[in-house]
Amino acid sequence: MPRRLGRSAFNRPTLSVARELLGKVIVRSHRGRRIAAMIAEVEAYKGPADKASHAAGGRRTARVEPLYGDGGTVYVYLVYGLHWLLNFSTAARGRPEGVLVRGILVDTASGRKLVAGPSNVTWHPKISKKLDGADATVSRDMWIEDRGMRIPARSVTRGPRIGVEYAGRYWAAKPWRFRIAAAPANEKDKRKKGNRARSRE
DNA sequence: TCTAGGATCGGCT
DNA sequence: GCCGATCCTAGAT
Repeated sequence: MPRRLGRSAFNRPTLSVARELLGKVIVRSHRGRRIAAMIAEVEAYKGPADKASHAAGGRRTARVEPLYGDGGTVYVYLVYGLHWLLNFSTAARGRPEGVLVRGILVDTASGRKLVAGPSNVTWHPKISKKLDGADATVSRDMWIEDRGMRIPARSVTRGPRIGVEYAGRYWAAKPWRFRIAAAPANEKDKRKKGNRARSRE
C-alpha cells in the first residue's frame, strides 16, 4: 500500500533524506491525470555553510524562501533563463537545506526509462513555478509516496555534485550526489563539468 | 536602473 | 568539444 511521505520524512538531516528519497515515487496530479516518477538521482544542498547552495552565507530572498520552510516544502526555480528545477526542502523550518531531483525513472509504453537532467525531471511530470512553495506533505497537486522499494547500499553511487564549480573546490568536491547505480550516469554532465572548471582557470 | 551570471540542454562541428 | 538559447535574480550603482 503506497504511503505518502509526511513531515517527519523530510525534517531530518539532509544527506539522510537525499539518500532515502532514492526509490521513492513523485506523484503529480495534473488535469485529472496522475503522473508517477521514481526518483533515481538527487543532490543535497546544505544551507548557509554550503557555498553551492542558493542559501549560501545565509542569503534569504523571495526566491529561496521555500528552502527555509518546513521539510517537504517544494522549491521550483529557473536556471539559465529556460530550465525549471525541482527541489524539496529538508531539515527543520528556518534551516535552508534541500534536495535537488536530478533523475527519475518513468513508465512508458515501451517500458521503464530514465529521465536524466534536472530540467527534464520537471518537464516530464509537468512541474512548474506554480508548485513553488507548495507543501508536498499535504498538497493535492504533488507528493511523494513510499511504495516499498528499498535500494540497498551497494546499489547507491555517490559522487560530487554537478555544475557547482563556482562554489570552489572544497564544496564542489563534496560527495553529495546520490544515484541508483542501475540508472545510467549522465556522462555528458560530467564531461561538461570538467570543461567548465578548466575554462575558468 | 543596470549588469553579470547561473544547481542546463541539445545540436552542431 | 563547443556554443547558443533565453530570462530571472541578486547585487551594484
